[in-house]
Amino acid sequence: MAQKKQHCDCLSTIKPVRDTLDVINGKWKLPIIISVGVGNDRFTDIQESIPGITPKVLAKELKDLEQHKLITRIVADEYPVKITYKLEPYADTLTPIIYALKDWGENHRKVVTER
Amino acid sequence: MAQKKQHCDCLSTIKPVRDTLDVINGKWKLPIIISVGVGNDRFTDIQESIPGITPKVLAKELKDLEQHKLITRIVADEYPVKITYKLEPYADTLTPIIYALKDWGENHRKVVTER
DNA sequence: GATAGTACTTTCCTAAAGGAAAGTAAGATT
DNA sequence: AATCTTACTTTCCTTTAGGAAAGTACTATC
Repeated sequence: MAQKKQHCDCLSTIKPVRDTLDVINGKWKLPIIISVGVGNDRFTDIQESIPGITPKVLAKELKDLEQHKLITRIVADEYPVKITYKLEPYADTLTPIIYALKDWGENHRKVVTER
Repeated sequence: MAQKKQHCDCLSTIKPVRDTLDVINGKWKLPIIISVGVGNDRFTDIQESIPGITPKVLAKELKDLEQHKLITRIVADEYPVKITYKLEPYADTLTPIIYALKDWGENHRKVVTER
């Protein structure tokens, strides 16, 4: 019988990780969720709280996040019409991810400056 | 005094999160770390363990991960020359992130199929 | 009537990511 | 001598992400 070394299976981890990445992928989605979560609910406030984001990108990402049921766009029927963004409760399930990324980033900065 | 509503500050969270994303961004880096972490140490094994990855992309991502000191490329001075990839101990610090992403992805799959 | 603020959209462009297919260099095997 | 295996590289191409700048529609305020 020919010796045939096989690769180790890791699909049970890779698949769900990829599913998550498909949702929160990119440079801006998590920063937007963080900003809205902390209380920024107006377009301009969100924009100003995230350095470097342009209105075009923000508008596009907000639409993506709406489609994934992570954020709601609320149009208040007042004068003047007021548009606010809120996190869906489902977005709170991202908290462990956000903290894991935050902690790692803080530590990584130390590691890199000491290298 | 004019009423000037200001956006809420969330840079202390956004900045480290972005630092982390700069390192592990993209579709392939975490899957590669997972695969190598589980024992796949040869190029071909890693490639076969990650569905859809092409050799070009794998080669490029492995170089990126080497630069970030997350993976080492080891050339064994044997005949035939054998090249293996190993996780650096530093890559273990990514474990909480990987589990957070895995857990969320598993739950999200349930949520989406029930919707 | 002019200016300012809010929440975007539009246009145009560049860079990076990703993929398909084939090629290659070196040694090993038949 | 021919084929196989390993670890890639090369070429070519498409898609996606991202950014700069200006514009717009509406309302409010001076």
